[in-house]
Amino acid sequence: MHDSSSRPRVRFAPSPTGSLHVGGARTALYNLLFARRERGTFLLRIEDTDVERSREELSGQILSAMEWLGLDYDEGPFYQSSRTDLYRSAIERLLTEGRAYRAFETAEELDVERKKADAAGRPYRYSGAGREISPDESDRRARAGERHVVRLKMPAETIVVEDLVRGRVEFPPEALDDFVLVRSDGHPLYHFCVCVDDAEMRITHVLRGDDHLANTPKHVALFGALGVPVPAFAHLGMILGTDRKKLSKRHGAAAVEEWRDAGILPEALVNFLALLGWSPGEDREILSREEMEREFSIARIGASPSVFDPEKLLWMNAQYLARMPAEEILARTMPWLHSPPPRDVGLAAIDLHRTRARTTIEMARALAGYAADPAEYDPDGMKKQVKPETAAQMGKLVERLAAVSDWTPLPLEAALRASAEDQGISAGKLIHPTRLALTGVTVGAPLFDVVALLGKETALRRLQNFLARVDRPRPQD
RNA sequence: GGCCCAUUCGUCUAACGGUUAGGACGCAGCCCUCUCAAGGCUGUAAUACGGGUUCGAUUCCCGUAUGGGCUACCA
Repeated sequence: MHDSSSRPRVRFAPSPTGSLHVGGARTALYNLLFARRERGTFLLRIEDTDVERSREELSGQILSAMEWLGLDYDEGPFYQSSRTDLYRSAIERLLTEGRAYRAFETAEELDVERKKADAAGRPYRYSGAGREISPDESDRRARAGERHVVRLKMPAETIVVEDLVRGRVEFPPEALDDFVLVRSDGHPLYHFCVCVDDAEMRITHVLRGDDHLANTPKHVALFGALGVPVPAFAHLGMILGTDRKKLSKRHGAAAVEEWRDAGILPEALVNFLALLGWSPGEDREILSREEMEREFSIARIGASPSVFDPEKLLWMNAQYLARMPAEEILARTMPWLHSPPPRDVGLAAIDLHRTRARTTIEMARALAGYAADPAEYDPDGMKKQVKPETAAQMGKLVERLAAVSDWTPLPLEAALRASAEDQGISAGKLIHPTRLALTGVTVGAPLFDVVALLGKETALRRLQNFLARVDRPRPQD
């Protein structure tokens, strides 16, 4: 067991095979929260031992996604690809201590064995032939250049994993094989590197996806062979798509970057992910990073998998937009604005639309309406709001508005209502067409706030353009 | 196939032997209202199934079912 007097050391260890999966992001987040809560250390390690699959630029994507989410680490990033000396000396030690052994079967031979076992309907296991080769002969054949892998000598006893989330899990020896540590081309394999690194980095707690639970007895055996303490484990339930299958690209947005590009705020995504498998225990849902760091505990992590619900993420994002300072929202909306409105207009518009936009993209669309006149009018709105008499009624309204000097919501509303009364029509008969004229659509922020914010010149221009468009019936004068 | 894990409203979850099984998203209705939102209120909807243990099981144990993971010279 780990030394309980020292601070915990945890790590996030993604393989750089693409973008950062939301499941990975959640794993990283839980590690980080645990480290902060326990005043420990969080490190990042890139598992790029798979030479065929890993790529430099792919780890860059993970790094930038983590930075965007605010998942900052205390140590790293460490790259396994640059730690090969460590693995080499570890394997030599295991070999000389008799904890591991060389096996000289070819991949093809093993494949035949596996197929035979499959056909006979019995589980495949490595024959263990390599265990019978004497160390002298093994060394001799290796020196002679004979191709071989290195396998771990698994203990012939039940391996117990004490999981902080799942409790005690036992793996009978029949289920465990002498798995390969080093390939015949000399490349160390994943399970081996993980344990060597976790040992060398003095990792005390391993929080990772549930898909690794079945691998854990291998790791426990390896830590034993390495002669180092076994870290504590906490396996997190998978994140699933709405079809209850492991979340993947197939489901739409499975990557952090895709949510960023969809106008989701990192704070909201972090909050949402934190609650996917963990709960503070109260009925609170909107939690700041500080609160999470203060209250996180492994004991409150659930064991079952969870479905990623985009609807709820959107709701949560809206909650953040409703609370965030306008300056902040403006800064985050800017990337989506081709021609932003003046800053003061933008800030005021944000307060008008913050409860009407669920993403920064939607917010950008709203702000764009203040920078450019509507390019078109909603056809359904035209049909519904524009009657034969509308143009004449609107014409009178425009005359009245043109006379308003204090261009603020209250006087504007008074002017419109007075015009409606003069004409003997309901205010709605003017309000709805006016909104359509100013914004192009029939829904949106309270009309008089919009009119005021647009400014007299812009508002009147848009109204005139609209009048020109609705085939104003010629007055008989 | 073998081994392992999981199972509370459609979804995220709370209840760590005793609750009218709570909250949130979604959905529906009402209120507010110039529209749309937001907000408020109300409603909708769950302990997979079968056995035990217990005075009492969502909770503990065993089966079954369903879903998932692992079973590579991938990670």
